[in-house]
Amino acid sequence: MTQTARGAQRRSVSAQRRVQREEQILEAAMQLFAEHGYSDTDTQLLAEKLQIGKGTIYRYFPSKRALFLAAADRVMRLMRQSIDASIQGITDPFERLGAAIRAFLGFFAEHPEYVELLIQERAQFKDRKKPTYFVHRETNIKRWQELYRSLIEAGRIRNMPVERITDVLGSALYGTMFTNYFLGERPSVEKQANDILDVVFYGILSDAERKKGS
Amino acid sequence: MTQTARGAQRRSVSAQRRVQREEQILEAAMQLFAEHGYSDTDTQLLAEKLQIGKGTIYRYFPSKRALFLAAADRVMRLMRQSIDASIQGITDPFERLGAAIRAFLGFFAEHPEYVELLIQERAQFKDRKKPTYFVHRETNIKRWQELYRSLIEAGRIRNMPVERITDVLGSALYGTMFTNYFLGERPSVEKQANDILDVVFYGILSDAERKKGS
Amino acid sequence: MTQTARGAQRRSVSAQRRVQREEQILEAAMQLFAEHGYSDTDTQLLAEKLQIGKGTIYRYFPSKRALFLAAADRVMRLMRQSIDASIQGITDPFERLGAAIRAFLGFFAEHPEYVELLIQERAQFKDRKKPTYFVHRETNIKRWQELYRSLIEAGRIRNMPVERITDVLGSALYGTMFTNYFLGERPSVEKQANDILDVVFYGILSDAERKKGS
Amino acid sequence: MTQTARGAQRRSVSAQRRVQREEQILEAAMQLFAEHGYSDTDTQLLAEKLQIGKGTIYRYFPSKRALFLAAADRVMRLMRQSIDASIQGITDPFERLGAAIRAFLGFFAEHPEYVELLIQERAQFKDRKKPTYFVHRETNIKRWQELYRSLIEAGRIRNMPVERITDVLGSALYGTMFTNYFLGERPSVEKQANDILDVVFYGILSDAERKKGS
DNA sequence: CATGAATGAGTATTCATTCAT
DNA sequence: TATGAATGAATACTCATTCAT
Repeated sequence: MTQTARGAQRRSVSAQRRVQREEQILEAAMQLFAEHGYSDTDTQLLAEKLQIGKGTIYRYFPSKRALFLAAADRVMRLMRQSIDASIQGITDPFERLGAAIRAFLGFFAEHPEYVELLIQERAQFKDRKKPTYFVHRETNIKRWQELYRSLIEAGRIRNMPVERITDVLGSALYGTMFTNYFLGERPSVEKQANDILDVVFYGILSDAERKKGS
Repeated sequence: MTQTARGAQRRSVSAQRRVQREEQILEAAMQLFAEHGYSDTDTQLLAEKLQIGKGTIYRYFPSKRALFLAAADRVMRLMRQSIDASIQGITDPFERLGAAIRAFLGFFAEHPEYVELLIQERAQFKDRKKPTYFVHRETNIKRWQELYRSLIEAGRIRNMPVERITDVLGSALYGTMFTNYFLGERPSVEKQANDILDVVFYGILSDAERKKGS
Repeated sequence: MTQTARGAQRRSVSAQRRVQREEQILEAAMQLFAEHGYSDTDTQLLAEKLQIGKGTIYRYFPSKRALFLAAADRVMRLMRQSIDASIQGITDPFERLGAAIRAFLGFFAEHPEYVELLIQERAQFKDRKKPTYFVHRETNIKRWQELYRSLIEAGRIRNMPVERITDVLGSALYGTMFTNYFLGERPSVEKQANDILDVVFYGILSDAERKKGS
Repeated sequence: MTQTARGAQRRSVSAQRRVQREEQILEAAMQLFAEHGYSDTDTQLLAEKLQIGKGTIYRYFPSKRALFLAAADRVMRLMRQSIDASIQGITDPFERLGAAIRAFLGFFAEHPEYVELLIQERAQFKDRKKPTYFVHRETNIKRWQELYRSLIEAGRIRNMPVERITDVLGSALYGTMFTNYFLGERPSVEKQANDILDVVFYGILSDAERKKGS
């Protein structure tokens, strides 16, 4: 091994350690931010929880604010990964949709503290251009709209602007996530997903009423 | 007029003045809380805006916290009034539903700062048992569920648990309210209401697909 | 007394109180700054010495820095007053000069802490355009130069640029002030003033040597 | 060469390297201390400037304080060397004096940062018994007083206590050094030295006025 | 010998709340 | 009843120093 290679490896090892340490800090920070809220979480507490010095935190994140925003970004990264993994290998479009909805609701049901973090982000950093959630939302929404478009062409979804679908369904999911968090004890993810799919797929009108409308 | 009556009247007059003053303070407080967030709104600023002494605020509300919560409650009170007024005199159930949805979306579209207040409430007072919004939600939801039940009996809505309808529709509205606030520029209330009603009434599946499912 | 007059008086009374309080704080601050140095003086200590709350200090001075600079300015204001008072009513130019020199040295001999403050100012606020001392120096120096000019015209001082006199004499005084402070125990002000005047008036050369030079 | 001799030599070589390194560190430290002030100079910055690790500095100086004081001592050592060199080989007493004055003023004119260091020393280390400057001053002053004494005996300087001369002249130089530093743009060293010598040698009084005084 | 990651003591400033006037 | 001057608890962040590698 050459000098350079050794140097590169050494650097890479320390860079790896750094990333690990960052993740550890973010994980702990997220829990505390979710538990006590942004303002009431103090760096001292976080340092104690991590069993490290306060100064060390500042070696990895330049400010409490930056730490919080990194934690919020991490939540969205994890959500994205979770949903992507859930639809991996599924080919039927409706099944993909169902899987994604279950993954979304399941992700936040398993980690209520992530919801809290999204709320804190909005409340504390009103100035930040756009909440993390919506930055990620935009990226994903395009893919779903393409899916809906092809389903309309295939005659499986009735002809309508695809934005209508993503808007209504997206809002229902977003709203459900918050409602679940705020109300605590709630129906299973499975049931909630089925309820949403039932209404959104079939509508609530009776056959008789549907005919009147058309 | 007896002494007692005069005393009562005097008291009543001053009580009326007190309520007026409380409203003035709440209105101003709400604007500031929405604009700067709870922590960054300081009593000094509020006193200046109201052109009164800081101490005077404390004569009406025992603490900053109490003031904020009263402001949040006021928002819900106003929302309730706005929706109630919108469905006043409408008899057709579907029209009532449409009016209520438009009133809900319209209320928060006209007052984005109210949305901010609901967010701040959640973020800052995690300990408060249940967010104001959901306290009010429960009261209202019963009435709508009765409406849906009678529509099912009348064969205008297909047979399904009414909770499914209120959950999905409620979430869609709640989610839309937040999404609208976070994304700023959005479609008109009219269009959004129509989109939601279209999807929730008719579903998105094509007739051919519906048959497969049944 | 009219309403307006009473109002004005009330305002004037509170303004007077404010000035008094400012002076009290400056006096105490100056002592602490001189005793411990700028960095090692903490606001807590000052508050305790004054028997007031820390916050109160900040009602009068926006920052520790501002407080310090105000204290330094106060020193120069007091010095100026002291010198002005000392030459009051003296008409003979040489006597005025002697009085001023004695007042200058005496002022700092009686208040060694003032010297410390000037040093701290320079050390801590290198960015401030010009030390307080030199701001005041400029104002005064003109007056003395005029005095020297008239003495040259009157044939009492030999013909030479007046700047030479103010530069050398000013430096000697400035240097003496510092030397006195740094060395502690020193000759009396009277003796020091006489020594400076003797050298500056008559020079150190013997008559014989003077003739060679001329 | 014996084992011991080789050992001694080896030690001597490494001791030499050590001294070199110490000088490098002092030189860099001095610049930073002068530029940013004592408190605002942090060891990290110094390490970067020197391209060495922070820990290494601590191998040469036990603390930031010790490092600073060593830097201040170094300034005085350099000043002494500079003045000694300037009078080397000059035999005429008055010329020696002139050369020393020019060397003193020139030294600090060329290195304004040295003045800053002397100020910082006083401001930050009030407890240190006596400022470096005055420690050195004492050593030198004796030699000059002997010179003046012999000049008085030789009838070239009028009869007066030699302390008077060193006090006034010393203060004038010390004061000039500070004034130059604080005011920035100043007359040339040559001119300033001449001004001081003119006043101190000949006094400012006219011949007529001198006769009155005697 | 050299390094730089880790540490935690130390501190200016803010702001909700009180209470004398 | 209204005021606003006074209070002091609370807290993010820095940086000299250490020590494992």
